[in-house]
Amino acid sequence: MTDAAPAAGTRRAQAAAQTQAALKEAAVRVFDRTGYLLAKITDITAEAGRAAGSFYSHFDSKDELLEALLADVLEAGRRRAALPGHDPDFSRVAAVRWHVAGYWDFVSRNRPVILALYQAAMVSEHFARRQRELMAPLRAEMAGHLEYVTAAGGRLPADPAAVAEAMISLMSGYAYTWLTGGGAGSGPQLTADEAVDLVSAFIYSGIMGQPPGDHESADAAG
Amino acid sequence: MTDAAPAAGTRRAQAAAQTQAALKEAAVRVFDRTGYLLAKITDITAEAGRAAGSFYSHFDSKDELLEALLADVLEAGRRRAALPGHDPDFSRVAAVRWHVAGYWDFVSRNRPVILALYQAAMVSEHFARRQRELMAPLRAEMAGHLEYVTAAGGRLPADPAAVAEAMISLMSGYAYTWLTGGGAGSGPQLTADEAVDLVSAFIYSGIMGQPPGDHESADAAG
DNA sequence: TGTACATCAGTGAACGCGCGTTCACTGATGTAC
DNA sequence: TGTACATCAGTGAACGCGCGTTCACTGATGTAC
Repeated sequence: MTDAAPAAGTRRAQAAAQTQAALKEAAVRVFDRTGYLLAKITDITAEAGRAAGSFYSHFDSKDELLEALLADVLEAGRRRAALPGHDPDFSRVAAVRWHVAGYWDFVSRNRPVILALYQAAMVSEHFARRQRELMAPLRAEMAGHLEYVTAAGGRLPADPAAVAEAMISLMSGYAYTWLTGGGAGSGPQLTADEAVDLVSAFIYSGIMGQPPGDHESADAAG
Repeated sequence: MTDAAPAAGTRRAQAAAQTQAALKEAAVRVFDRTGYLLAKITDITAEAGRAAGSFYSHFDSKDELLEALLADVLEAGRRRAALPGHDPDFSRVAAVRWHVAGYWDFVSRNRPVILALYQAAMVSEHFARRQRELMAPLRAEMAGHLEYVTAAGGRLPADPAAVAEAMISLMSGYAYTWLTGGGAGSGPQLTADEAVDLVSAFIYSGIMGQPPGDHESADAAG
């Protein structure tokens, strides 16, 4: 590579990489504590134990930093998602639950960045788009899996695209409530597993018109 | 009333009230256009056709203004809610739909203030609490109505409080997506009625384990 | 291996922009007599 | 009804705080010979 920068691997380059990593990690901690919108550049540099000016050797702005964190998070997410062949048959609860659990795992694991993105999206059209792009693959995948539902005799409450969007909104909406803990005045905090169960049950019943594990024996109510 | 202010009803008092109303209305328009967090005080006074300093004769801060708008919105909401004796039997789709529709009507009617509150809640613990307080009565009411579900033989996917919170999160999450239009890259925009139908179907199936209008004839899937 | 010079990561004080907030002022409205 | 004074809603220029951003500087690291 004919790189303009000094040969990568030099102590200088190492030091720079280290500082950049320190700034990112500090930012995650500050975002987690203060929220993205209220976080000051100097909060981040202070948390990283660096001088204020140092920030601009690595990022053009707070937004660029968030962009970098997003890239990391997506990269990690892509690596995990590439693992197992999964069950696309949404007429089975387990298949639905697997997808919900995957999403839940992703947002739990990356809580501060996900919440930062929520905040940024409120204020910036760019990040609103980014947020949509983030969910687009999952939405498309789930919309596709809904074919199995109609094939199995289930009746969707609306067309697949709209249902997929509703499913995503449900997950996201509840995930946000769950991630932020709700504070006092909200219901009891569920565990991740319970939350995933609950969301899966809602979604599954919503799309199948059947409660989980009740494929044949249903006709209880009057 | 022994009021310290000049006798209410004087031209002065009228003028002041008029200006205050103009500022509120301008704020709603500005919030709708710019969002709450990015709205500047001078944006609001300019939109209202007043001088910047005028703002502080009526409100201590942007937050106080939002508080006032919230009070108006809640007052109007309370007047509407007081109207009809309603059906609390959540084992009936219509009863669920009635509640969802009421919520949908409320947020549609007060879109700019509701979205402003969403934004403010991201940044201020005070407004986060306010937002929860706003939903608390509905959550409690819905949690109560869930008794009819178990009484009718329906099986809730979790305890009533948790289910009620999930229902609220679902509604709020999807309402937010719907209110903000989603922009390009989201699914087709549904009408309010379609959205209410969709949400009601999800919720109803989720709590009853039965699709709407399918109380007896269910056992389709395999 | 050693010397002289260049480069660059990191520093932190200082700058300056944006915007909330103040305040002396104006003219109209209200009050006292 | 009329006059003199007080009050107050509204004005808009000016102030000042907070914070993002810059930049001259330092000392360590890299390079050339």
